[in-house]
Amino acid sequence: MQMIAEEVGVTKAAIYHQYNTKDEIIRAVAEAELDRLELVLDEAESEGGGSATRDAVIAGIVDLAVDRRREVSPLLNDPVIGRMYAKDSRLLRLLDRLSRLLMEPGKGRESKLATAMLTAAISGAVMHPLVADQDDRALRVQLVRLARRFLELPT
Amino acid sequence: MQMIAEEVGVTKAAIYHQYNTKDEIIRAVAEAELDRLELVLDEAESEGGGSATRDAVIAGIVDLAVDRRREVSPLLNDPVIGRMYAKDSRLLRLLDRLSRLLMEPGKGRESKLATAMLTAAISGAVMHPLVADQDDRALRVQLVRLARRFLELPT
DNA sequence: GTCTATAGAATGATAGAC
DNA sequence: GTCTATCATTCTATAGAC
Repeated sequence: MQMIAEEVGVTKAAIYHQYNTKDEIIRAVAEAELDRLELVLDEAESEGGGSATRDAVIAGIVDLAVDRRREVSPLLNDPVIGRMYAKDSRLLRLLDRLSRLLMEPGKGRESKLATAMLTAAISGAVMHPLVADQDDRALRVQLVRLARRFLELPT
Repeated sequence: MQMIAEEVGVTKAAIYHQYNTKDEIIRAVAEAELDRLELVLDEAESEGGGSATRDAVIAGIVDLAVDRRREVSPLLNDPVIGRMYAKDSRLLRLLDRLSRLLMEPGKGRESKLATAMLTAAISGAVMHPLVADQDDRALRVQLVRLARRFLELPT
């Protein structure tokens, strides 16, 4: 709370005028990120299905991850947030939708793990020590290429 | 510290008799995990190179991740630990070695990102909400399969 | 809507007895 | 090697003035 207040340039009490608890702030941040993910899925779906939709999903989540390069990992991997959202129905629904847009229909149990691996790969790679020296643009291009390879799509 | 003490079944003061600071404990835990990773790389290298070595690396890091299913993510993604180890020479050396054992020699800049994605994919997938319902054994088998697919290796 | 001041609990860490 | 007791600091959160 102290760090947030200093970042905003006010005191903690001012922050507590806008949000009742610390958890409420965490939730608001997380929901805003889920909004962005939902927007990516919406726009991809409006491509009309097939390979255009899948391409849009891949490009969209790579953009999202690179854009939030410094923030994804804490957000996705913080144990407190993790417990808060482990069974969150909105998150699970979005991930399920993501999985269906990315994967061939029919192979159910394998596609869930593949989606988990791909999203973990993208979100984890962007702030990986091995990649710290690469700029955003190069990272985006390479991530899309390797993501497509993982999904066995033509490049 | 309170949680550690309770887990161990002693008071905080007893813990502070074994370790001087909280950071020292974090380092000890992290180093123990790096020891395990180093052991995997050592054993893989003793396979004599080539595909046997690469197979051993893949199996080894998958085993490690599944075995530490509940702990990997906090360990790899905690911002405090991250800052502590972002430029740690031992970690970077181990990751570099891992990268060389996994990837075809020759394509340098791409192989680093691929290693980053693969390690992130494995460590992130094991505690991904989409995978929470899978047991350790099934998860191991599938992870090895998809990891090999990502590396474009025969199954 | 922001501040000062403060309550009440928890934190990392230490002193000293057994 | 573990305990009780404690210190100084920080934490989340609230009360009340402006």
